[in-house]
Amino acid sequence: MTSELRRPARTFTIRQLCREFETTPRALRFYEDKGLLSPARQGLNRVYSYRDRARLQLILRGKSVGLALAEIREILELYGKGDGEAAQNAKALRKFRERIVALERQRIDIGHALEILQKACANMEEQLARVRPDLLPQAEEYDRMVRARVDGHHEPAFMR
Amino acid sequence: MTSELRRPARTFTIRQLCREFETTPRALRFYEDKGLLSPARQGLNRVYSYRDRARLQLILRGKSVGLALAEIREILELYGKGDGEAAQNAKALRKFRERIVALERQRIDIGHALEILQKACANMEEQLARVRPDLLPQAEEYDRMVRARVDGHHEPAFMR
DNA sequence: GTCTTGCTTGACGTTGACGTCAACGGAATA
DNA sequence: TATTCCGTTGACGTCAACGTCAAGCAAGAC
Repeated sequence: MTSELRRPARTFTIRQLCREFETTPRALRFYEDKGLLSPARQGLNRVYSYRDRARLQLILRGKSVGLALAEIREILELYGKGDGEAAQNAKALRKFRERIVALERQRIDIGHALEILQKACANMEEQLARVRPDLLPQAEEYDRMVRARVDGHHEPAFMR
Repeated sequence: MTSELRRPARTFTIRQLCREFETTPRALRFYEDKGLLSPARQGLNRVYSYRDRARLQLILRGKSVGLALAEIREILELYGKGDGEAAQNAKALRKFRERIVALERQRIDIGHALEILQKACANMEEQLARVRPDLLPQAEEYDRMVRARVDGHHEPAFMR
């Protein structure tokens, strides 16, 4: 009746999934704790189905695009609750659009920060070139040369 | 002997600085706790000088470009410790370059996430257009229409 | 005198996504 | 039989940057 017919009815252990998706048992148990996964059991041991694996994949993809676990759970909860795929997609669509807006804003913020930082770096290099041209090429090495004395003592020049 | 001569020797209360920089007393006390600020006292009350104000400004600007308080403190610690401005600038220069690299990486990640999200949105819209074209224009409103029955029940279509 | 305002300290709470034990069980291997 | 590996369930710890109380002092306004 389902499309599972053609799949081997295999299952996964917790560590198998962890290896496959490069995560940890603790994480999977955490997701379960938070209601994003609910694998079967054999005794105490967790037994993950293809379905669980698919859910995990969605969780990780969601995370990779910045969705919070709670949001992913919201989407997941619609799945298998009788309203089918369309509802899930509609919900996801909203979440995704929100995420897109947030990410674009964030990207703009990063752009601003980069501008500031680059200007500040330019200022500081120029300053350093005037005052201490000797330590300009590898300013990173300055730490090991801190004993060098300096002449004046004014206000700092970075970030103006 | 210093350039302070031409400034009125005014001081600031904690709330004045908070208003000016749109932050909170709790934050300033927190910075002090973490060693980024050390205002004078009149009895118990904190008294901030121009110098403290400048430090605060640097703290906030540092934060705005994504520096952690600990990093800002590292930079600040060089200031007034006998090695003057050059050392501080060199240190800051390193931090800033690190930040630039991190931010650029982050921006690329965001770009990837946006690509994924946009493709997913396109997929879902197409899917929705086929299955439920009625709720396509304002998918955001779908929540209130969940009672609508759906036909089939397949695998989810988003994020492939 | 008391009310308000502003300041203080100290301590615990928050948020998210886990990490890190401790203490145990069952199965396979040497 | 002993070791090792994989698994389990709690429960507490972590990180950052504060927020949110509680409890109290000190000065000025009414």
